[in-house]
Amino acid sequence: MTQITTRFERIKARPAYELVAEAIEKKILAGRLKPGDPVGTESELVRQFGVNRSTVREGIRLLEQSGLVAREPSRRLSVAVPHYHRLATRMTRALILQQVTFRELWHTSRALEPAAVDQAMDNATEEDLAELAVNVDETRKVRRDPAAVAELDAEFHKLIGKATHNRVLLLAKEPSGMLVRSTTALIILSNPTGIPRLIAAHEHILEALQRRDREKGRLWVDRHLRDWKAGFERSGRDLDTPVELYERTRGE
Amino acid sequence: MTQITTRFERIKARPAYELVAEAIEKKILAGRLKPGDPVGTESELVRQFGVNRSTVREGIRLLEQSGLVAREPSRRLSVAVPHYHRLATRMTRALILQQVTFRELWHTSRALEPAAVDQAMDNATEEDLAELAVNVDETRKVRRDPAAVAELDAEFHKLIGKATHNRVLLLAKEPSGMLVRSTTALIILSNPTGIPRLIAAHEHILEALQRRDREKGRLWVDRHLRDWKAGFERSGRDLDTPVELYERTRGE
DNA sequence: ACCAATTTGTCCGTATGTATG
DNA sequence: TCATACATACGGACAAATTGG
Repeated sequence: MTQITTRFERIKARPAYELVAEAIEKKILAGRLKPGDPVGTESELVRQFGVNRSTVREGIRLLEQSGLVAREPSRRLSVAVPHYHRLATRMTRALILQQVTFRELWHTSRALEPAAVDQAMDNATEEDLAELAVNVDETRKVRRDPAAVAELDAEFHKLIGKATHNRVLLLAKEPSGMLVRSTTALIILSNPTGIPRLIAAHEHILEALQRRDREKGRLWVDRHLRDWKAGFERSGRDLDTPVELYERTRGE
Repeated sequence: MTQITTRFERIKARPAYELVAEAIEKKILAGRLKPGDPVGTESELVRQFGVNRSTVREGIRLLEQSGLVAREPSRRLSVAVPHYHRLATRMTRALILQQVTFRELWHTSRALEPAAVDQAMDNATEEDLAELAVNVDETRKVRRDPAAVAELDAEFHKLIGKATHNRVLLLAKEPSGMLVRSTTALIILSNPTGIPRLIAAHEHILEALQRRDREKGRLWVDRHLRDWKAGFERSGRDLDTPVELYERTRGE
């Protein structure tokens, strides 16, 4: 009996709000709506799609989340270029939920960080270097404040990423970067004695970039990463336990 | 006058539907709602948040898109683990919209692919190797069909990623992997003479993995990547033009 | 296999605050 | 300043699907 019914494919009646979202998305990806273009008012979309206002709104929410459309200050809806950070946040959450281990994070950083410094060797502008110099300076100043150091360390690595001027690499690095940030904070807070070595490494990496000294850069990124792993192990954690998310405690 | 008013921070009145989404999201990320758990019915959420059902529904759409919650076959809403592919698709779209260049993609692959093979050296199981062997075999069989080869090449690299058993690396690789797939398809279709070299490289990489021969693996990934770049250049394209999305023509 | 309750998807109308001209 | 347009939010309604007796 059931065998006969299975001769037909399951009919997937998709909700109207999904279809609305998909229709708009396709128009954007096909290039018929470019970043900055207005998507139209809700009432217009209601007329065009022939569905209710609520349905249109639900469809818009789907797109809004992926960053494909965004609200202008005027609240009008326009096509946007999805920003990395938003996407990376989603990915990082996925990784946390999957309970990825420090070991996985370690091996990935081992590939990405040296690659980033290497790319920055070629592409870093004077402005990039200046920003890094400011960051290193700041870090030196707050060296007694572990939380601040952790914060600035994360920024340092983010600036390196920016200095690569490679958007693909930047996006690949971002999710693991957010986990690295969490982990580094935990390491530094549980044992601040590694801070001088961290600062020294940043200094040397910056110097290497300034002199376009590829060898030196590679060497110090290597040391920096090894210190990071050693710090993690010294904090008594196991390499194969899931990485935790260190949330900065802020208001709200 | 305006100076006085600026003594207060801008009050950011966030829409209710965003707050709904955030509240649920936080509960999930805090671990108080685990994957598989029911989120509750819309009416329940209406009662708990004290907002209208439309508002709740809009909030749900936000979460739904990010993959944090999903509808079961019964249409009930439950907590889900965001799947890579979904997220990677979003990211890839972002990269396309940003018009990233082949050069950026190239330098990123240059870091990620060798790292993946290296990790696979340590972590590939017999099953992983068997899957790769099947893939290489298939590729040999369809060597006269460029489109099929491109398809199987993409699968080969995906299998390598799987064999690393490193979820962080896997996620980092995925977005660029999708762009690589597009580009490879274009290269192969415009000039199929490179196919034998591609197959040979796959064979050698597989062999290296089987023998856990790290050196050989590195060597052949290197050659494979260089061939890829050479193929791109030979196709007459410029390294600094934006990567195009090669859409497989399918129904709908 | 049938029925009653629940739930989702969709629609309608309306009120309110805000941005724009 | 005023009027208009728009996004946000609310209340109520109904059909179809699903669940649980």
